[in-house]
Amino acid sequence: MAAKEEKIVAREEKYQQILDAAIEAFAVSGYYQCQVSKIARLAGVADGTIYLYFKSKQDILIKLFQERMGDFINDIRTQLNDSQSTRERLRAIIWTHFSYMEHNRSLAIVTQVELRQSDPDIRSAITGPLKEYFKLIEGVVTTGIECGEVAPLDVKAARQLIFGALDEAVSDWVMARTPRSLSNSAKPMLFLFEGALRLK
Amino acid sequence: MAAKEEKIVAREEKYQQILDAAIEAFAVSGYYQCQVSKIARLAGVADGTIYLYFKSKQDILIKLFQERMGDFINDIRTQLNDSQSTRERLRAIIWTHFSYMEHNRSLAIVTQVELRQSDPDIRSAITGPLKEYFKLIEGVVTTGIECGEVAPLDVKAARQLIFGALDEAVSDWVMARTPRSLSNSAKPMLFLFEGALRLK
Amino acid sequence: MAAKEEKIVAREEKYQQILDAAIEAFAVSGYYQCQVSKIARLAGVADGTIYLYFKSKQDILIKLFQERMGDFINDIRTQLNDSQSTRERLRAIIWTHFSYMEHNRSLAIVTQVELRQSDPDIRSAITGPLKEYFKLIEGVVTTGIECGEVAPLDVKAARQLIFGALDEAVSDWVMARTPRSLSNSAKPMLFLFEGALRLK
Amino acid sequence: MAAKEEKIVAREEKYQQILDAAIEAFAVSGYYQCQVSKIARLAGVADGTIYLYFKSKQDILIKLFQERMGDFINDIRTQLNDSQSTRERLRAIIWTHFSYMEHNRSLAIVTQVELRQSDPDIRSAITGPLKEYFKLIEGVVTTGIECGEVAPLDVKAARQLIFGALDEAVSDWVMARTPRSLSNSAKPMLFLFEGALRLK
DNA sequence: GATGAATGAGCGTTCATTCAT
DNA sequence: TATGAATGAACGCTCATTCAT
Repeated sequence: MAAKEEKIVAREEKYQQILDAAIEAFAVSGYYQCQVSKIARLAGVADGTIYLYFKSKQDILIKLFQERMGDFINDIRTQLNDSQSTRERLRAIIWTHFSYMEHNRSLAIVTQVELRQSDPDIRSAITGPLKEYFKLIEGVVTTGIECGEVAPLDVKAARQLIFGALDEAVSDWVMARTPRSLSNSAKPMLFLFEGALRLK
Repeated sequence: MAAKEEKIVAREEKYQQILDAAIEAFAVSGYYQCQVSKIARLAGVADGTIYLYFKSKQDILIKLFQERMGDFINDIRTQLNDSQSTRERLRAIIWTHFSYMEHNRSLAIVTQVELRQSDPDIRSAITGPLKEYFKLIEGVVTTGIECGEVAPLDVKAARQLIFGALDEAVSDWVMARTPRSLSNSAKPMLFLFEGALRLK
Repeated sequence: MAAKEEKIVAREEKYQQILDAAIEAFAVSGYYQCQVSKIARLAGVADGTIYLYFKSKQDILIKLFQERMGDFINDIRTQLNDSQSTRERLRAIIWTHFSYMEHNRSLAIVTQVELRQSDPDIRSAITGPLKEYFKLIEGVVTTGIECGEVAPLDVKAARQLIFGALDEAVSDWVMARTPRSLSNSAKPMLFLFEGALRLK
Repeated sequence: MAAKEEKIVAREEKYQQILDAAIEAFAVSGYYQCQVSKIARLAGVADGTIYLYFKSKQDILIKLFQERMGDFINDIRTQLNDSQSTRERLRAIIWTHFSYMEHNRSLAIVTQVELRQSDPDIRSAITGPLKEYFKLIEGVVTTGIECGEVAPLDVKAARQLIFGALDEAVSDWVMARTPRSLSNSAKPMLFLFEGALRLK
């Protein structure tokens, strides 16, 4: 029994190991340019081993988004639950978004580059976690309006502004040769958001 | 001489024809999924002909950004020159951005999907026109601060917010199955920008 | 116009060239063991060229049977039309079967080896021409019975006997290291068929 | 000692178990299309276990022919020994051939499909048992001629006719979606053989 | 200049076989 | 002996690019 449990643990470990390797590889070359054999080499396994854990190359990308974006969104959700005011919630979103990406630079790169895939199968797999994030942001704005902390305004536009700004900041940081810390951008970003939402 | 000129015009026409075909093709399948032969078919030329006008498939993508983004930025610049206040300038940016993309949906799709390529050659070619746009936006903010119309704030963050929000709105519109008009988003977006910049 | 016609001729030529190469290659290694690149090498074309003429490796095998078995059956049919008695018809079948296979040894090998494929797609493609051949043989027997030249007997069994015997003779000849002429077997085979059918 | 014997019995049992599984698996998918893991699953053992009993996948096919064709030929031989006349011997061959294949449909399928492999190693392994069967048939014919029961004729051709006809009948039966009983074909086949050999 | 048939490098995936447990 | 996870060679097929016409 203990042995079986160990095996499952070992399996999970190798699964994550391949996923990590895939993130690195995709970050460097992009999804289409990256060969499966490169992921395998990075993960320290044989090419064939990949297919014991994933259905296909595409499946790796999809699982990658589902798992890691899922983690990210859970982080955000946890932080939001601990926040009492709209200002605190905005700060939580900005801060978690930036620090998560900062600590997962390769994932951030993959996110920036592959988030907008034209391939329908990939897109629909990505859409799920992303929409959840959108809902969280829109929830913060809506709640803010209901509490009177936020001026009545177009919630969808506000969400586009918040996510777009954060995403663009990450994009800038990712593309920069010698990136300064992302976290430094948190304060000025919060200042802008407060203004945009007319936060009281 | 007239004959030669005609030839050059004909050449330019076919060049644009291929570029248009490429935009459509890339919009449908994405850069990597789209075969050169598909572009050729759409353009009504033979596969080989493409290579009389472009060095490579990658070159098509690069030229596409340089040419069409160039047009786009010129549009913006023209509109900005006719604007007297920061509010008008913001409105000009929003409106031109949205209406340009709305009238060039396929280009918008390509922009959203392929703008963030990991391939270094492509990236650096894209970066050029994009940076110019960034400078225009930052110029508007800086001027606004100097005139006292805009509160003193982090200009880079403001640019990230403005471009990111516009980009995200276009992204939403592009990905939507049955997109409502982008232009409708202009007003609420302006309202948010005004607040973010504490526009007087 | 003449140029276009030439092109079609050239295309047809290369098509047959690849088919011939495939027959040789399949005969040597068998369908599954034979790589597409081997066919290409034998045909003197690049691997990719194969796919300008055939949908897939499987398509080559299918087309091979349809074309060459089609030729074979047409040969048989022509010979049968020129025959006046059941004895002459039997002789025509035996002689044409043997001489065709003798002159197309590699095709004969492929026929022996791949005729009985388990793959359903391949099987159904093969079944067509083969069933036609069966019908021809059964027609000869039935006509013979109707004319009173052949004793009343189970037509299907007779066809199994005739085709089976011919096929087995070819099989023997194909597998033999130093095969004697197949045609030499024609006369004793005819003698056996005459007895089996109680030919008058 | 008893324990050791039991082990050997157990070993033999598992060996046959794998062989039976291989027959089923090969019959369904054909040799090349069938994965070793499928045989293992059918046999209820692990993939690796197969290699404790067989050198390779090819070895399974070879052993399969040697063992099961050996059984088959022993059956024939026994039946022939109990027969007194050529007619009885022919009947014994037909009946044993048909009933053996009818009771071992999967083996029959494998025989029909894989009997004629182009791979030299496989071929030479198959040739052994097959040649023995050929000799038995030729022995019956030769004896018949010597007894004056059979007309003087080409013994090899007669063997090709007899084996070819039986093989083709089995082939027809095997390929049929809803096969009628093979045994029903025995009588008409005997009638044809009697005529072919001018049996008195 | 224009064509499109031909090229062949490149890659995702499979599966027979091995070997540490 | 038995396992089954891991291996990696092998191969069918694609498609950007070339070049003879």
